[in-house]
Amino acid sequence: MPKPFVADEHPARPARSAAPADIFSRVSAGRISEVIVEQIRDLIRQGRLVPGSRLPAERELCDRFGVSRVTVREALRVLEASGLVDIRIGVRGGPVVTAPSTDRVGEGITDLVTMSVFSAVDVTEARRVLELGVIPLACERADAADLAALTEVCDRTQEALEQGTYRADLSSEFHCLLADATHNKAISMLARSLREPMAMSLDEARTAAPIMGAKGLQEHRDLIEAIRAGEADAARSIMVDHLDRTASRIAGDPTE
Amino acid sequence: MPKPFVADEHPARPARSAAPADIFSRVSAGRISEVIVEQIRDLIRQGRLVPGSRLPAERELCDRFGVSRVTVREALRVLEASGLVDIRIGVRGGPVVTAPSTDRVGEGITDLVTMSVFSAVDVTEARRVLELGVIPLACERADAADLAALTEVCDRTQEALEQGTYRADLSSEFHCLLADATHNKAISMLARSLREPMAMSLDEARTAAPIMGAKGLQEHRDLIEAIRAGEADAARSIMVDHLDRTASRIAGDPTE
DNA sequence: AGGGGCTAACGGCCTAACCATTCTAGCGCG
DNA sequence: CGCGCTAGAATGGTTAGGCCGTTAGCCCCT
Repeated sequence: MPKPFVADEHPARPARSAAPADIFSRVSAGRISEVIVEQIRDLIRQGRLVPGSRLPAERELCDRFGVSRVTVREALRVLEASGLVDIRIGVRGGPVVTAPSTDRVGEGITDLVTMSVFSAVDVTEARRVLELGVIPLACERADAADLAALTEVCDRTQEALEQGTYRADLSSEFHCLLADATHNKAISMLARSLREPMAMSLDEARTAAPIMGAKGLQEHRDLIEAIRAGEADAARSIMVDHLDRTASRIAGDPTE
Repeated sequence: MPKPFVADEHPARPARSAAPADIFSRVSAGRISEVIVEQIRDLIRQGRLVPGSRLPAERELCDRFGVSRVTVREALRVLEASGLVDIRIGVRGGPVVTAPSTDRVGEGITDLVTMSVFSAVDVTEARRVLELGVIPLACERADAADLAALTEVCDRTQEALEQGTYRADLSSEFHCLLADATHNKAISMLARSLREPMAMSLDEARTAAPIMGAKGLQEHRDLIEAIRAGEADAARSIMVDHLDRTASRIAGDPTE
Protein backbone atom coordinates (compact mmCIF):
# COMPACT_ATOMS: atom_id res chain seq x y z
CA MET A 1 0.00 0.00 0.00
CA PRO A 2 1.57 3.31 -1.03
CA LYS A 3 2.05 5.78 1.73
CA PRO A 4 0.44 9.19 1.44
CA PHE A 5 2.90 11.60 -0.05
CA VAL A 6 2.68 14.15 2.76
CA ALA A 7 3.31 11.69 5.56
CA ASP A 8 6.88 11.63 6.80
CA GLU A 9 7.78 8.88 9.22
CA HIS A 10 10.97 10.68 10.20
CA PRO A 11 9.99 13.28 12.81
CA ALA A 12 13.64 14.15 13.34
CA ARG A 13 13.65 15.88 9.96
CA PRO A 14 10.68 18.20 9.72
CA ALA A 15 9.47 19.68 6.46
CA ARG A 16 11.52 22.65 5.44
CA SER A 17 8.54 24.99 5.24
CA ALA A 18 5.02 24.98 6.53
CA ALA A 19 3.54 24.46 3.06
CA PRO A 20 2.40 20.88 2.42
CA ALA A 21 4.28 19.09 -0.34
CA ASP A 22 0.95 18.46 -2.03
CA ILE A 23 0.81 21.91 -3.55
CA PHE A 24 3.33 20.85 -6.18
CA SER A 25 1.73 18.81 -8.86
CA ARG A 26 3.71 16.50 -11.03
CA VAL A 27 4.99 18.43 -14.03
CA SER A 28 5.81 16.22 -16.96
CA ALA A 29 5.36 17.71 -20.37
CA GLY A 30 5.36 14.35 -22.07
CA ARG A 31 5.64 14.17 -25.80
CA ILE A 32 3.95 16.84 -27.87
CA SER A 33 3.26 14.40 -30.68
CA GLU A 34 1.51 12.14 -28.19
CA VAL A 35 -0.79 14.96 -27.16
CA ILE A 36 -1.73 15.47 -30.78
CA VAL A 37 -2.35 11.76 -31.21
CA GLU A 38 -4.65 11.73 -28.20
CA GLN A 39 -6.53 14.75 -29.43
CA ILE A 40 -7.22 13.32 -32.87
CA ARG A 41 -7.93 9.85 -31.51
CA ASP A 42 -10.49 11.26 -29.12
CA LEU A 43 -12.10 13.20 -31.94
CA ILE A 44 -12.44 9.95 -33.85
CA ARG A 45 -13.74 8.01 -30.86
CA GLN A 46 -16.31 10.69 -30.15
CA GLY A 47 -17.54 10.35 -33.68
CA ARG A 48 -16.72 13.93 -34.59
CA LEU A 49 -14.40 12.50 -37.21
CA VAL A 50 -15.88 9.60 -39.14
CA PRO A 51 -14.19 7.31 -41.67
CA GLY A 52 -13.77 9.26 -44.85
CA SER A 53 -13.26 12.61 -43.14
CA ARG A 54 -10.30 14.47 -44.52
CA LEU A 55 -7.94 16.01 -41.99
CA PRO A 56 -6.12 19.24 -42.82
CA ALA A 57 -2.81 18.93 -44.60
CA GLU A 58 0.37 18.57 -42.58
CA ARG A 59 1.39 22.17 -43.03
CA GLU A 60 -1.98 23.41 -41.89
CA LEU A 61 -1.99 21.13 -38.85
CA CYS A 62 1.35 22.70 -37.90
CA ASP A 63 -0.29 26.11 -37.77
CA ARG A 64 -3.36 24.81 -35.92
CA PHE A 65 -1.34 23.04 -33.23
CA GLY A 66 1.49 25.56 -33.22
CA VAL A 67 4.17 22.93 -33.63
CA SER A 68 6.61 21.98 -36.32
CA ARG A 69 5.92 19.68 -39.18
CA VAL A 70 8.11 16.92 -37.82
CA THR A 71 5.97 16.70 -34.70
CA VAL A 72 2.76 16.54 -36.69
CA ARG A 73 4.22 13.86 -38.92
CA GLU A 74 5.18 11.72 -35.95
CA ALA A 75 1.65 11.96 -34.64
CA LEU A 76 0.28 10.97 -38.03
CA ARG A 77 2.66 8.01 -38.16
CA VAL A 78 1.31 6.72 -34.88
CA LEU A 79 -2.27 7.18 -36.00
CA GLU A 80 -1.47 5.46 -39.26
CA ALA A 81 0.16 2.54 -37.44
CA SER A 82 -3.00 2.25 -35.35
CA GLY A 83 -5.01 2.02 -38.54
CA LEU A 84 -6.98 5.14 -37.76
CA VAL A 85 -5.85 7.30 -40.65
CA ASP A 86 -4.70 6.67 -44.17
CA ILE A 87 -2.21 9.06 -45.72
CA ARG A 88 -2.28 9.84 -49.41
CA ILE A 89 0.14 11.98 -51.34
CA GLY A 90 -0.35 14.41 -54.17
CA VAL A 91 -2.68 17.35 -54.42
CA ARG A 92 -6.03 16.76 -52.71
CA GLY A 93 -4.17 14.15 -50.68
CA GLY A 94 -3.48 14.27 -46.99
CA PRO A 95 -4.59 12.32 -43.94
CA VAL A 96 -7.99 10.64 -44.22
CA VAL A 97 -9.79 8.99 -41.32
CA THR A 98 -10.29 5.32 -42.04
CA ALA A 99 -11.89 2.35 -40.35
CA PRO A 100 -9.23 0.05 -38.89
CA SER A 101 -9.13 -3.44 -40.31
CA THR A 102 -9.29 -6.71 -38.42
CA ASP A 103 -6.04 -7.76 -40.08
CA ARG A 104 -4.16 -5.16 -38.10
CA VAL A 105 -5.43 -6.59 -34.84
CA GLY A 106 -4.50 -10.06 -36.02
CA GLU A 107 -1.00 -8.84 -36.72
CA GLY A 108 -0.73 -7.58 -33.17
CA ILE A 109 -1.75 -10.96 -31.85
CA THR A 110 0.77 -12.62 -34.11
CA ASP A 111 3.42 -10.45 -32.51
CA LEU A 112 2.28 -11.60 -29.10
CA VAL A 113 2.78 -15.19 -30.19
CA THR A 114 6.13 -14.73 -31.85
CA MET A 115 7.44 -12.88 -28.82
CA SER A 116 6.65 -16.07 -26.94
CA VAL A 117 4.22 -14.33 -24.68
CA PHE A 118 2.37 -17.56 -25.03
CA SER A 119 2.98 -20.89 -26.72
CA ALA A 120 1.62 -22.77 -29.69
CA VAL A 121 -0.05 -25.19 -27.32
CA ASP A 122 -1.91 -22.29 -25.72
CA VAL A 123 -3.02 -21.06 -29.13
CA THR A 124 -4.25 -24.50 -30.09
CA GLU A 125 -6.32 -24.77 -26.96
CA ALA A 126 -7.73 -21.28 -27.47
CA ARG A 127 -8.68 -22.21 -30.98
CA ARG A 128 -10.42 -25.27 -29.66
CA VAL A 129 -12.52 -23.14 -27.34
CA LEU A 130 -13.38 -20.79 -30.15
CA GLU A 131 -14.20 -23.39 -32.77
CA LEU A 132 -16.40 -25.49 -30.53
CA GLY A 133 -18.32 -22.36 -29.68
CA VAL A 134 -18.61 -21.54 -33.35
CA ILE A 135 -20.24 -24.85 -34.25
CA PRO A 136 -23.78 -24.26 -32.91
CA LEU A 137 -23.86 -20.71 -34.29
CA ALA A 138 -22.70 -21.87 -37.68
CA CYS A 139 -25.26 -24.68 -37.74
CA GLU A 140 -27.93 -22.15 -37.01
CA ARG A 141 -26.93 -19.40 -39.42
CA ALA A 142 -24.87 -20.82 -42.27
CA ASP A 143 -26.43 -20.00 -45.63
CA ALA A 144 -25.88 -21.43 -49.08
CA ALA A 145 -23.02 -19.06 -49.82
CA ASP A 146 -21.16 -20.12 -46.68
CA LEU A 147 -21.55 -23.80 -47.51
CA ALA A 148 -20.45 -23.22 -51.08
CA ALA A 149 -17.33 -21.40 -49.94
CA LEU A 150 -16.47 -24.19 -47.52
CA THR A 151 -17.00 -26.82 -50.19
CA GLU A 152 -14.84 -24.89 -52.60
CA VAL A 153 -11.96 -24.88 -50.16
CA CYS A 154 -12.33 -28.63 -49.69
CA ASP A 155 -12.15 -29.09 -53.45
CA ARG A 156 -9.03 -26.99 -53.64
CA THR A 157 -7.55 -28.97 -50.75
CA GLN A 158 -8.26 -32.27 -52.50
CA GLU A 159 -6.65 -31.02 -55.66
CA ALA A 160 -3.60 -29.81 -53.75
CA LEU A 161 -3.28 -33.12 -51.93
CA GLU A 162 -3.34 -35.03 -55.21
CA GLN A 163 -0.70 -32.77 -56.68
CA GLY A 164 1.41 -32.64 -53.55
CA THR A 165 1.15 -28.86 -53.26
CA TYR A 166 -0.76 -28.77 -50.00
CA ARG A 167 -0.01 -26.02 -47.52
CA ALA A 168 -1.35 -25.29 -44.06
CA ASP A 169 -3.04 -22.14 -45.41
CA LEU A 170 -5.82 -24.24 -46.86
CA SER A 171 -6.67 -25.79 -43.55
CA SER A 172 -6.68 -22.50 -41.67
CA GLU A 173 -8.76 -20.95 -44.43
CA PHE A 174 -11.40 -23.60 -43.92
CA HIS A 175 -11.63 -22.80 -40.25
CA CYS A 176 -11.81 -19.08 -40.91
CA LEU A 177 -14.67 -19.58 -43.34
CA LEU A 178 -16.38 -21.67 -40.69
CA ALA A 179 -16.16 -18.73 -38.32
CA ASP A 180 -17.52 -16.46 -41.06
CA ALA A 181 -20.58 -18.71 -41.20
CA THR A 182 -21.60 -17.39 -37.78
CA HIS A 183 -22.16 -14.02 -39.48
CA ASN A 184 -20.57 -12.43 -36.43
CA LYS A 185 -17.70 -10.17 -37.38
CA ALA A 186 -16.17 -10.20 -33.91
CA ILE A 187 -15.91 -13.98 -34.00
CA SER A 188 -14.52 -13.88 -37.52
CA MET A 189 -11.92 -11.44 -36.30
CA LEU A 190 -10.87 -13.67 -33.42
CA ALA A 191 -10.62 -16.68 -35.72
CA ARG A 192 -8.51 -14.76 -38.20
CA SER A 193 -6.35 -13.48 -35.39
CA LEU A 194 -5.40 -17.03 -34.51
CA ARG A 195 -4.99 -18.03 -38.12
CA GLU A 196 -1.43 -17.02 -38.73
CA PRO A 197 -0.01 -18.41 -35.49
CA MET A 198 -1.88 -21.64 -36.18
CA ALA A 199 -0.55 -21.98 -39.69
CA MET A 200 2.90 -21.23 -38.38
CA SER A 201 2.83 -23.95 -35.77
CA LEU A 202 1.21 -26.38 -38.20
CA ASP A 203 4.03 -25.82 -40.64
CA GLU A 204 6.51 -26.48 -37.89
CA ALA A 205 4.75 -29.70 -37.00
CA ARG A 206 4.67 -30.78 -40.61
CA THR A 207 8.27 -31.83 -40.46
CA ALA A 208 7.28 -34.48 -37.93
CA ALA A 209 4.01 -35.67 -39.42
CA PRO A 210 1.97 -35.20 -42.59
CA ILE A 211 -0.10 -32.12 -42.05
CA MET A 212 -3.37 -33.41 -43.38
CA GLY A 213 -4.28 -36.60 -45.07
CA ALA A 214 -7.42 -37.81 -46.73
CA LYS A 215 -8.79 -38.31 -43.24
CA GLY A 216 -8.61 -34.65 -42.32
CA LEU A 217 -10.19 -33.65 -45.60
CA GLN A 218 -13.01 -36.15 -45.12
CA GLU A 219 -13.65 -34.68 -41.67
CA HIS A 220 -13.92 -31.23 -43.20
CA ARG A 221 -16.47 -32.53 -45.71
CA ASP A 222 -18.42 -34.38 -43.03
CA LEU A 223 -18.49 -31.17 -41.03
CA ILE A 224 -20.04 -29.29 -43.94
CA GLU A 225 -22.78 -31.88 -44.27
CA ALA A 226 -23.53 -31.81 -40.54
CA ILE A 227 -23.81 -28.04 -40.64
CA ARG A 228 -25.99 -28.16 -43.73
CA ALA A 229 -28.30 -30.55 -41.87
CA GLY A 230 -28.18 -28.32 -38.79
CA GLU A 231 -27.01 -31.20 -36.63
CA ALA A 232 -24.95 -29.32 -34.08
CA ASP A 233 -24.16 -32.33 -31.91
CA ALA A 234 -22.85 -34.38 -34.81
CA ALA A 235 -20.81 -31.43 -36.06
CA ARG A 236 -19.41 -30.92 -32.62
CA SER A 237 -18.20 -34.48 -32.24
CA ILE A 238 -16.56 -34.36 -35.66
CA MET A 239 -14.82 -31.16 -34.71
CA VAL A 240 -13.64 -32.58 -31.41
CA ASP A 241 -11.99 -35.51 -33.17
CA HIS A 242 -10.48 -33.23 -35.75
CA LEU A 243 -9.04 -30.78 -33.25
CA ASP A 244 -7.76 -33.48 -30.94
CA ARG A 245 -5.71 -34.94 -33.73
CA THR A 246 -4.38 -31.51 -34.60
CA ALA A 247 -3.56 -30.79 -30.99
CA SER A 248 -1.63 -34.00 -30.54
CA ARG A 249 0.37 -33.19 -33.66
CA ILE A 250 1.21 -29.74 -32.33
CA ALA A 251 2.23 -31.25 -29.03
CA GLY A 252 4.76 -33.35 -30.92
CA ASP A 253 2.93 -36.68 -30.89
CA PRO A 254 2.64 -37.87 -34.50
CA THR A 255 0.02 -40.52 -33.92
CA GLU A 256 -1.34 -40.22 -37.41
CA MET B 1 -9.09 -12.94 -60.58
CA PRO B 2 -6.20 -10.61 -61.35
CA LYS B 3 -4.88 -10.72 -64.85
CA PRO B 4 -1.24 -11.65 -65.43
CA PHE B 5 0.87 -8.56 -65.60
CA VAL B 6 2.33 -9.30 -69.04
CA ALA B 7 -1.01 -9.80 -70.76
CA ASP B 8 -2.15 -6.84 -72.81
CA GLU B 9 -5.66 -7.00 -74.19
CA HIS B 10 -4.96 -4.18 -76.62
CA PRO B 11 -3.11 -5.78 -79.55
CA ALA B 12 -3.20 -2.45 -81.45
CA ARG B 13 -0.52 -1.15 -79.12
CA PRO B 14 2.30 -3.72 -78.86
CA ALA B 15 5.04 -3.64 -76.29
CA ARG B 16 7.74 -1.18 -77.19
CA SER B 17 10.49 -3.78 -77.08
CA ALA B 18 10.71 -7.53 -77.24
CA ALA B 19 11.64 -7.83 -73.57
CA PRO B 20 8.80 -9.05 -71.39
CA ALA B 21 7.56 -6.54 -68.84
CA ASP B 22 8.24 -9.08 -66.10
CA ILE B 23 11.96 -8.36 -66.01
CA PHE B 24 11.30 -4.95 -64.57
CA SER B 25 10.47 -5.20 -60.94
CA ARG B 26 8.35 -2.60 -59.29
CA VAL B 27 10.68 0.21 -58.34
CA SER B 28 8.54 2.33 -56.06
CA ALA B 29 10.73 2.90 -53.07
CA GLY B 30 7.77 3.52 -50.84
CA ARG B 31 8.59 5.08 -47.55
CA ILE B 32 12.10 4.70 -46.29
CA SER B 33 10.91 4.70 -42.71
CA GLU B 34 8.63 1.79 -43.57
CA VAL B 35 11.56 -0.22 -44.88
CA ILE B 36 13.36 0.37 -41.60
CA VAL B 37 10.28 -0.69 -39.68
CA GLU B 38 10.07 -3.91 -41.66
CA GLN B 39 13.74 -4.64 -41.16
CA ILE B 40 13.63 -4.23 -37.40
CA ARG B 41 10.30 -6.00 -37.11
CA ASP B 42 11.65 -8.99 -39.01
CA LEU B 43 14.69 -9.05 -36.78
CA ILE B 44 12.41 -9.21 -33.79
CA ARG B 45 10.17 -11.86 -35.33
CA GLN B 46 13.14 -14.00 -36.20
CA GLY B 47 14.21 -13.86 -32.60
CA ARG B 48 17.50 -12.14 -33.37
CA LEU B 49 16.27 -9.31 -31.18
CA VAL B 50 14.62 -10.45 -27.99
CA PRO B 51 12.75 -8.37 -25.41
CA GLY B 52 15.32 -6.44 -23.44
CA SER B 53 17.74 -6.01 -26.33
CA ARG B 54 18.94 -2.48 -26.66
CA LEU B 55 18.91 -1.00 -30.15
CA PRO B 56 21.57 1.55 -31.12
CA ALA B 57 20.80 5.17 -30.40
CA GLU B 58 18.97 7.24 -32.99
CA ARG B 59 22.06 9.01 -34.21
CA GLU B 60 23.88 5.74 -34.69
CA LEU B 61 20.95 4.17 -36.51
CA CYS B 62 21.12 7.12 -38.90
CA ASP B 63 24.66 6.19 -39.80
CA ARG B 64 23.88 2.48 -40.05
CA PHE B 65 20.90 2.96 -42.36
CA GLY B 66 22.36 5.98 -44.12
CA VAL B 67 19.25 8.10 -43.59
CA SER B 68 18.41 11.19 -41.64
CA ARG B 69 17.39 11.24 -38.04
CA VAL B 70 13.80 12.21 -38.75
CA THR B 71 13.34 9.07 -40.83
CA VAL B 72 14.71 6.87 -38.08
CA ARG B 73 12.49 8.61 -35.56
CA GLU B 74 9.38 7.96 -37.65
CA ALA B 75 10.28 4.30 -37.89
CA LEU B 76 10.76 4.12 -34.14
CA ARG B 77 7.39 5.79 -33.60
CA VAL B 78 5.66 3.12 -35.64
CA LEU B 79 7.46 0.35 -33.80
CA GLU B 80 6.59 2.00 -30.53
CA ALA B 81 2.94 2.27 -31.52
CA SER B 82 3.00 -1.44 -32.37
CA GLY B 83 4.30 -2.12 -28.90
CA LEU B 84 7.52 -3.66 -30.18
CA VAL B 85 9.97 -1.18 -28.72
CA ASP B 86 10.07 1.09 -25.74
CA ILE B 87 11.95 4.38 -25.94
CA ARG B 88 13.74 5.84 -22.98
CA ILE B 89 15.45 9.19 -22.82
CA GLY B 90 18.57 10.31 -21.10
CA VAL B 91 22.02 8.79 -21.19
CA ARG B 92 22.01 5.01 -21.54
CA GLY B 93 18.54 5.52 -22.99
CA GLY B 94 17.41 4.64 -26.48
CA PRO B 95 15.10 2.09 -28.06
CA VAL B 96 14.67 -1.17 -26.19
CA VAL B 97 12.88 -4.18 -27.60
CA THR B 98 9.88 -5.04 -25.47
CA ALA B 99 7.21 -7.70 -25.43
CA PRO B 100 3.90 -6.27 -26.67
CA SER B 101 1.11 -6.27 -24.13
CA THR B 102 -2.37 -7.66 -24.51
CA ASP B 103 -3.77 -4.28 -23.58
CA ARG B 104 -2.57 -2.86 -26.85
CA VAL B 105 -4.44 -5.53 -28.77
CA GLY B 106 -7.53 -4.77 -26.73
CA GLU B 107 -7.21 -1.13 -27.63
CA GLY B 108 -7.15 -2.04 -31.30
CA ILE B 109 -10.31 -4.06 -30.88
CA THR B 110 -11.92 -1.15 -29.06
CA ASP B 111 -11.19 0.98 -32.09
CA LEU B 112 -12.82 -1.63 -34.29
CA VAL B 113 -15.93 -1.42 -32.17
CA THR B 114 -16.11 2.35 -31.95
CA MET B 115 -15.62 2.62 -35.69
CA SER B 116 -18.57 0.25 -35.97
CA VAL B 117 -16.68 -2.36 -37.88
CA PHE B 118 -18.72 -4.63 -35.72
CA SER B 119 -21.31 -4.06 -33.04
CA ALA B 120 -21.51 -4.44 -29.29
CA VAL B 121 -23.93 -7.31 -29.85
CA ASP B 122 -21.28 -9.11 -31.86
CA VAL B 123 -18.74 -8.59 -29.09
CA THR B 124 -21.17 -9.87 -26.49
CA GLU B 125 -21.82 -13.01 -28.45
CA ALA B 126 -18.10 -13.57 -28.98
CA ARG B 127 -17.57 -13.18 -25.27
CA ARG B 128 -20.27 -15.74 -24.65
CA VAL B 129 -18.49 -18.25 -26.85
CA LEU B 130 -15.25 -17.58 -25.07
CA GLU B 131 -16.56 -17.69 -21.52
CA LEU B 132 -18.52 -20.87 -21.94
CA GLY B 133 -15.41 -22.49 -23.33
CA VAL B 134 -13.44 -21.19 -20.38
CA ILE B 135 -15.68 -22.81 -17.77
CA PRO B 136 -14.58 -26.46 -18.07
CA LEU B 137 -10.91 -25.48 -18.25
CA ALA B 138 -11.23 -23.23 -15.23
CA CYS B 139 -13.00 -25.96 -13.26
CA GLU B 140 -10.19 -28.31 -14.06
CA ARG B 141 -7.25 -26.02 -13.41
CA ALA B 142 -8.20 -23.25 -11.01
CA ASP B 143 -5.96 -23.22 -7.97
CA ALA B 144 -6.31 -21.57 -4.58
CA ALA B 145 -4.75 -18.33 -5.77
CA ASP B 146 -7.23 -18.04 -8.64
CA LEU B 147 -10.19 -18.61 -6.33
CA ALA B 148 -8.83 -16.10 -3.81
CA ALA B 149 -8.44 -13.46 -6.51
CA LEU B 150 -11.98 -14.05 -7.75
CA THR B 151 -13.37 -13.85 -4.23
CA GLU B 152 -11.45 -10.65 -3.58
CA VAL B 153 -13.05 -9.00 -6.61
CA CYS B 154 -16.48 -10.08 -5.40
CA ASP B 155 -15.75 -8.49 -2.03
CA ARG B 156 -14.68 -5.28 -3.68
CA THR B 157 -17.79 -5.37 -5.85
CA GLN B 158 -20.03 -5.81 -2.80
CA GLU B 159 -18.35 -2.90 -1.09
CA ALA B 160 -18.71 -0.72 -4.17
CA LEU B 161 -22.37 -1.63 -4.53
CA GLU B 162 -23.05 -0.66 -0.92
CA GLN B 163 -21.28 2.64 -1.36
CA GLY B 164 -22.77 3.33 -4.77
CA THR B 165 -19.37 3.54 -6.42
CA TYR B 166 -19.77 0.54 -8.70
CA ARG B 167 -18.28 0.63 -12.16
CA ALA B 168 -18.35 -1.85 -15.01
CA ASP B 169 -14.61 -2.38 -14.58
CA LEU B 170 -15.25 -4.63 -11.63
CA SER B 171 -17.47 -6.95 -13.60
CA SER B 172 -15.07 -7.21 -16.51
CA GLU B 173 -12.21 -7.79 -14.09
CA PHE B 174 -14.03 -10.78 -12.66
CA HIS B 175 -14.40 -12.32 -16.07
CA CYS B 176 -10.77 -11.67 -16.93
CA LEU B 177 -9.66 -13.39 -13.75
CA LEU B 178 -11.90 -16.28 -14.66
CA ALA B 179 -10.04 -16.58 -17.96
CA ASP B 180 -6.75 -16.41 -16.08
CA ALA B 181 -7.87 -19.45 -14.10
CA THR B 182 -7.46 -21.54 -17.25
CA HIS B 183 -3.71 -20.89 -16.95
CA ASN B 184 -3.70 -20.40 -20.71
CA LYS B 185 -2.21 -17.09 -21.69
CA ALA B 186 -3.75 -17.08 -25.14
CA ILE B 187 -7.22 -17.38 -23.64
CA SER B 188 -6.41 -14.70 -21.08
CA MET B 189 -5.36 -12.47 -23.92
CA LEU B 190 -8.58 -13.00 -25.84
CA ALA B 191 -10.62 -12.27 -22.72
CA ARG B 192 -8.68 -9.10 -22.01
CA SER B 193 -8.99 -8.04 -25.61
CA LEU B 194 -12.73 -8.03 -25.27
CA ARG B 195 -12.64 -6.41 -21.86
CA GLU B 196 -12.58 -2.75 -22.80
CA PRO B 197 -15.23 -2.93 -25.51
CA MET B 198 -17.41 -4.87 -23.10
CA ALA B 199 -17.00 -2.36 -20.29
CA MET B 200 -17.74 0.42 -22.72
CA SER B 201 -20.98 -1.08 -23.93
CA LEU B 202 -21.96 -1.97 -20.37
CA ASP B 203 -21.44 1.62 -19.32
CA GLU B 204 -23.60 2.72 -22.20
CA ALA B 205 -26.30 0.31 -21.17
CA ARG B 206 -26.12 1.48 -17.60
CA THR B 207 -28.17 4.53 -18.43
CA ALA B 208 -31.08 2.24 -19.25
CA ALA B 209 -30.73 -0.33 -16.48
CA PRO B 210 -28.72 -0.87 -13.30
CA ILE B 211 -25.47 -2.45 -14.37
CA MET B 212 -25.30 -5.11 -11.76
CA GLY B 213 -27.40 -5.76 -8.73
CA ALA B 214 -27.11 -8.15 -5.86
CA LYS B 215 -28.28 -10.84 -8.25
CA GLY B 216 -25.30 -10.48 -10.54
CA LEU B 217 -22.92 -10.48 -7.62
CA GLN B 218 -24.52 -13.60 -6.17
CA GLU B 219 -24.11 -15.32 -9.51
CA HIS B 220 -20.43 -14.48 -9.47
CA ARG B 221 -20.09 -15.98 -6.00
CA ASP B 222 -22.06 -19.08 -6.99
CA LEU B 223 -19.76 -19.45 -9.96
CA ILE B 224 -16.71 -19.43 -7.72
CA GLU B 225 -18.16 -22.19 -5.55
CA ALA B 226 -19.09 -24.32 -8.55
CA ILE B 227 -15.55 -23.97 -9.88
CA ARG B 228 -14.08 -24.76 -6.48
CA ALA B 229 -16.14 -27.95 -6.42
CA GLY B 230 -15.14 -28.73 -10.00
CA GLU B 231 -18.75 -28.92 -11.10
CA ALA B 232 -18.45 -27.78 -14.67
CA ASP B 233 -22.07 -28.37 -15.61
CA ALA B 234 -23.39 -26.33 -12.70
CA ALA B 235 -20.91 -23.56 -13.42
CA ARG B 236 -21.92 -23.58 -17.03
CA SER B 237 -25.60 -23.14 -16.33
CA ILE B 238 -24.89 -20.29 -13.94
CA MET B 239 -22.77 -18.60 -16.55
CA VAL B 240 -25.44 -19.05 -19.22
CA ASP B 241 -27.99 -17.29 -17.05
CA HIS B 242 -25.55 -14.56 -16.19
CA LEU B 243 -24.52 -13.91 -19.79
CA ASP B 244 -28.06 -14.04 -21.10
CA ARG B 245 -29.07 -11.28 -18.73
CA THR B 246 -26.07 -9.23 -19.76
CA ALA B 247 -26.79 -9.83 -23.43
CA SER B 248 -30.38 -8.70 -23.12
CA ARG B 249 -29.22 -5.55 -21.39
CA ILE B 250 -26.74 -4.81 -24.17
CA ALA B 251 -29.44 -5.39 -26.71
CA GLY B 252 -31.47 -2.67 -25.02
CA ASP B 253 -33.97 -4.83 -23.16
CA PRO B 254 -33.82 -3.82 -19.48
CA THR B 255 -35.64 -6.82 -18.09
CA GLU B 256 -33.87 -6.61 -14.77
C1' DA C 1 30.59 8.38 3.72
C1' DG C 2 27.55 11.25 1.64
C1' DG C 3 25.73 15.01 -0.94
C1' DG C 4 26.00 18.34 -4.73
C1' DG C 5 27.40 19.73 -9.02
C1' DC C 6 29.41 18.70 -13.58
C1' DT C 7 29.39 16.36 -17.94
C1' DA C 8 28.47 13.43 -21.71
C1' DA C 9 24.94 10.79 -24.03
C1' DC C 10 20.51 10.65 -25.67
C1' DG C 11 15.79 11.74 -27.14
C1' DG C 12 12.38 15.80 -28.26
C1' DC C 13 11.68 19.50 -30.98
C1' DC C 14 12.50 23.17 -34.44
C1' DT C 15 13.80 25.59 -38.94
C1' DA C 16 14.59 25.78 -43.76
C1' DA C 17 14.96 23.71 -47.73
C1' DC C 18 14.57 20.48 -51.57
C1' DC C 19 12.58 16.32 -53.89
C1' DA C 20 8.75 13.22 -55.65
C1' DT C 21 4.07 12.50 -56.69
C1' DT C 22 -0.36 13.63 -58.06
C1' DC C 23 -4.22 16.31 -59.52
C1' DT C 24 -6.13 20.18 -61.94
C1' DA C 25 -6.70 24.20 -64.59
C1' DG C 26 -5.75 26.26 -68.65
C1' DC C 27 -4.07 26.45 -73.15
C1' DG C 28 -3.39 25.11 -77.81
C1' DC C 29 -4.68 22.47 -81.63
C1' DG C 30 -7.64 19.89 -84.59
C1' DC D 1 -16.54 22.86 -79.73
C1' DG D 2 -13.95 19.25 -77.82
C1' DC D 3 -9.90 16.75 -76.86
C1' DG D 4 -5.26 16.11 -75.27
C1' DC D 5 -1.22 17.86 -73.34
C1' DT D 6 1.52 20.61 -70.27
C1' DA D 7 2.77 23.60 -66.48
C1' DG D 8 1.98 24.62 -61.94
C1' DA D 9 0.21 24.07 -57.40
C1' DA D 10 -0.65 21.25 -53.47
C1' DT D 11 0.93 17.68 -50.66
C1' DG D 12 3.71 14.23 -48.51
C1' DG D 13 8.87 12.43 -48.11
C1' DT D 14 13.49 13.41 -46.88
C1' DT D 15 17.60 15.86 -45.48
C1' DA D 16 20.88 18.70 -42.63
C1' DG D 17 21.94 21.11 -38.71
C1' DG D 18 20.97 22.88 -34.39
C1' DC D 19 19.11 23.83 -29.66
C1' DC D 20 17.07 22.22 -25.43
C1' DG D 21 15.52 19.07 -21.58
C1' DT D 22 16.52 14.69 -19.28
C1' DT D 23 19.23 11.25 -17.34
C1' DA D 24 22.99 8.43 -15.40
C1' DG D 25 27.37 8.28 -13.93
C1' DC D 26 31.32 10.38 -12.15
C1' DC D 27 34.13 13.31 -9.35
C1' DC D 28 35.04 16.49 -5.94
C1' DC D 29 34.24 18.68 -1.81
C1' DT D 30 32.47 18.65 2.70
